[in-house]
Amino acid sequence: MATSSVPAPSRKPRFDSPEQEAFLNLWRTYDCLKALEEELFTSFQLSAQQYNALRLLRSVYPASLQTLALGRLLISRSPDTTRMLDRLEQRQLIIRERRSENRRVVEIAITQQGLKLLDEMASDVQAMHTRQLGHLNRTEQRELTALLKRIREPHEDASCNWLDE
Amino acid sequence: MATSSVPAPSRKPRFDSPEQEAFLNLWRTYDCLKALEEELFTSFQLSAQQYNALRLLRSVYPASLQTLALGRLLISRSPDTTRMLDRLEQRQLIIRERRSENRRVVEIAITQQGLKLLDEMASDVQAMHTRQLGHLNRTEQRELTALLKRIREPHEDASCNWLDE
DNA sequence: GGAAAACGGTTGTCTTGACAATTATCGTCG
DNA sequence: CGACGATAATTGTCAAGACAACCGTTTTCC
Repeated sequence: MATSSVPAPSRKPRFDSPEQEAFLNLWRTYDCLKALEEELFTSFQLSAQQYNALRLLRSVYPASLQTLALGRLLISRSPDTTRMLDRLEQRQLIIRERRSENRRVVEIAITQQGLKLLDEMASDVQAMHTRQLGHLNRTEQRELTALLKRIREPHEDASCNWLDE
Repeated sequence: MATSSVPAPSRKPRFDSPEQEAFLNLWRTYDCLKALEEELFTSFQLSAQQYNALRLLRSVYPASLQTLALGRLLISRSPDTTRMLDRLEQRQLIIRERRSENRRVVEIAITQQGLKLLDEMASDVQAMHTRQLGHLNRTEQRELTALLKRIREPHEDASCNWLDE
């Protein structure tokens, strides 16, 4: 297509800035690892978000979390917590209960069936994470986690307030 | 809530493994930075993928790319390249031309209007990337990029073959 | 006590992404 | 040549995400 009269093709500018390169690498890497994750989770007919919700609910079991509180704890902010929980409730992996003392709030708890599912998935999940990142040694893993936390630092107070527990 | 008769609440197991912690941190960080990106791109009525397509098309301008080739170059694999390009074509940011020697393939090229849009966005995009990652010094940025590439290494040959140009 | 604001969650709607099936064209080989 | 498979792209369909408007409930405060 390039003829001699048109401006010379701009060969391989690759990235506009080192920050862009870093970000696109981050995006690409996340996407890459996410593929492995989704492969596993869809075999259990769960989304990554749903698995995470169950994981969080297990961590407070036998207590419960309110809908919005759970939504805030999820890795990826999702404005659609309600419908995601609908699907989990249909499969009886969670139960919802409207509080009597404050009829606005709905408490979410994981069920025995939900805990059982997590147990069944446990070894596969661990194997998947090992495939994702097992080739990094402990030092590199710590380095990575530290860098990622440092990246989020100036953004945390915005919409990125993640309590990693 | 937790009473004394039920099994003790499993307090803060946080993560099941260091690999999971690293991955969830990666996910969270990506999500965090993506929010900044989307804020900017939606103000130009583009998705991040669309911007990336335009960026890639500019890098080969005035030559063109075939639909599937472009799809493979995109950061996030998208099975829906056609319809994404439909929207760009409607806004006359790209043109599509069916090859005469092989009427199966469709060549995609960025238009003057597309180039103009990228120019108009350039400084804002740079500012956004600086907000995202500008607080890392050059060493940390290189360290990050290296780590990310190392993470993708064993996966590249799978579905993650990304030519970063 | 009662209007108004704030809160917690749900629902509607529209746009994306995911996956499969289809169309159109080309290469190949009997 | 003509059937067959491979290739390139498009279309159909359905489930998820984004955003906003909308109840029902509680708090506030005059």
